[in-house]
Amino acid sequence: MLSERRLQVLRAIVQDYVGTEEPVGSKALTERHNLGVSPATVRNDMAALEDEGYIAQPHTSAGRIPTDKGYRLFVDKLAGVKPMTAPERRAIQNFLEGAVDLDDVVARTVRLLAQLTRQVAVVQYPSLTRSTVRHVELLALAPARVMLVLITDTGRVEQRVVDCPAPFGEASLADLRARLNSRVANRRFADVPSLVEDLPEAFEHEDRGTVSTVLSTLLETLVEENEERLMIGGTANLTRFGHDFPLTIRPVLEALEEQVVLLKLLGEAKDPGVTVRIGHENAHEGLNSTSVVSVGYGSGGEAVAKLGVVGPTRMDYPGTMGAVRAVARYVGQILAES
Amino acid sequence: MLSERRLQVLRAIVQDYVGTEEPVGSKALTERHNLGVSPATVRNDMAALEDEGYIAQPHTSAGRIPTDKGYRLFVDKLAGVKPMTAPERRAIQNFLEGAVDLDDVVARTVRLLAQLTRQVAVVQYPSLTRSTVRHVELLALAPARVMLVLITDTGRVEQRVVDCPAPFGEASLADLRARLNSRVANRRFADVPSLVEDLPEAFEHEDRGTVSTVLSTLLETLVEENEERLMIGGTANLTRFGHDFPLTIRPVLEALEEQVVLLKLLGEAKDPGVTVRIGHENAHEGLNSTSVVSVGYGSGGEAVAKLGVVGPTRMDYPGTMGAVRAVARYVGQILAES
DNA sequence: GCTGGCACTCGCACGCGCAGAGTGCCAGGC
DNA sequence: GCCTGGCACTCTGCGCGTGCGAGTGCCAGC
Repeated sequence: MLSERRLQVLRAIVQDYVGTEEPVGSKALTERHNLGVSPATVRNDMAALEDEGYIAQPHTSAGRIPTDKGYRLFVDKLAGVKPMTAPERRAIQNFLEGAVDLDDVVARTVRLLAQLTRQVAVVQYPSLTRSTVRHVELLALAPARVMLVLITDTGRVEQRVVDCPAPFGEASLADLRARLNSRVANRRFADVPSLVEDLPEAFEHEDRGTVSTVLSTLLETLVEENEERLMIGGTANLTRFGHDFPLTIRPVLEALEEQVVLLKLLGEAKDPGVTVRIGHENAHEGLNSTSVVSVGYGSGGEAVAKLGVVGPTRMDYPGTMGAVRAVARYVGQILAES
Repeated sequence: MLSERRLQVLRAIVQDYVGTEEPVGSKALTERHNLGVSPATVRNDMAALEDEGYIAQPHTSAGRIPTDKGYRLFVDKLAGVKPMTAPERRAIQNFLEGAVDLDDVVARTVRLLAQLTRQVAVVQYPSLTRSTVRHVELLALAPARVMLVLITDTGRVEQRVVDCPAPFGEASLADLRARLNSRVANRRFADVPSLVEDLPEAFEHEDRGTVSTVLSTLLETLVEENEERLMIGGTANLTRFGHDFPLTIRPVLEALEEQVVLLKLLGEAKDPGVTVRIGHENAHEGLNSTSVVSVGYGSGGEAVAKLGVVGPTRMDYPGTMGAVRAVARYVGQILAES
């Protein structure tokens, strides 16, 4: 077990290293933080911290830098989340309130996160899974061709064209539309399947095939759209990454283009609060020298999607976590209002 | 006027420089291209080319590199467009044919372009301006709240919520829906305004305000959506840019995040064929060391949107132009089929 | 107008030495 | 027992000078 002072030393190392981007030595530490002990003592502590794997030195006779394990301890035990100041919060709110539609909300959120954290921001579109159905619309495109439009409470619209097994009259269509909406409007996606199960039975025999087809398309749409979209921004911030550019930045850019990778990345965060994955904790190898700070957000109390930022492991964790949390909170509010 | 041989020398310089990424000297030139003259002669030609501003030397006693003006001459006079080989064309076609919807077409196009050219690809979504209306749907969300859904022939869906000045009955809504669709279905966006102009007159006085409001929202949607969306990809290719990373890459990444800038960039290209903008020819200053190769594409004969790539001025112009042209052609085909 | 030759100019890579920062360890003190 | 000051040691980074080689410009000759 590490003594209180050694934890303080680790905290100081992380803070200084994040600030200066340079390995930090014992002397500098005692000067910048009044630890109340001499450099020599700090050196002993550092040696212990190094033995435990919390810090490392790039070369002999250089200062120490935190390891992934060191950052982990820092995040878990040594640092809180730095809350946004009141003016910052107001600015966030104002900026997000100007949004005109869902795309705009997401776009603004990305910009905001990127600016606040000066890192790469990733925002997932609100998921359909936990949302509710606002309205289902059916349009006859042709006698045996129906367009299905699904509108969700988060303002998302999905449409599908359905080829029917048999011609379907305008009256039947209106009937189906009415019945469908009375059953599923304002219900959760997850509940829809059981709610419409017996619907075909209410129709004439000749229409049942079509009704079933339409329903199964609807259910497909509900599920398929878990294949989420997302938006990223602030990639220019990658240029502040480090000195050893090409090698560091390239795999990150590649990873960012793989939507699948990103979705997995965000999806992995299961915590209700802000989740931090540091360096090698990220499964994707291109992101081994980055940390991901993510959190769920949602219109009600529940999370419907995730958002977060990707930055160097050497990042300001308290500040980043604060920004991410605040943005998520306000996006949730905006979504709830609209 | 430059002699034939001097043009050849310029061409050789461009080709070698693109290949090696290093300033090219007179001796190397005579060895790699059989120009039939001695290095000394080439030196004289190079001096002349430099006087004219086609090439420059980074430092005294280094080889020459082409200037923007040199590339311009090369593109205009000295190089053709290198056509794709048959297998390449087949691969393009196959890859694009797998797309399931519009988003997928655009996404695949971006990937393809990025891979083929090994540069950053930018693809604009097919514009609404030249598209036609497939269907307009109106849904009552509340007594005085209507959702307007616009479906286009390119498979795009746009929706808007309209707050009505007065409650609007279900019957009136159905009436409006029917009248609207009979007038605008399968018509071009550009024609819509004049087609619906007198629609309010067909309604009861109390409903006219609402009808007008709905119509003006529709018209807004048609216009506003010229504020196009676009997709970019292959940013990881920026890492192959040059040796002097941070400074080169950063403004480019920043420019790529400004959709407005990109749209302008693509929009500037008026030619029916492939357009090339080299270095400082780009209005946006962050792109002063890049070239943009773009072309319009469309489902019919007409261009409905643009696509292109952004890369270093030192790029393989003939190959890039060939790839861009080919991809545009096949995307057009795919859109026409669907 | 082309060519070979020649002197000249630089940039770059290499090697060297120095200064500075940082460490580990040890003996002494509270 | 823990902290401290001191000391010797080890590296890295930087500045400097040097030599090499590529490339040029110019000139005289064919």
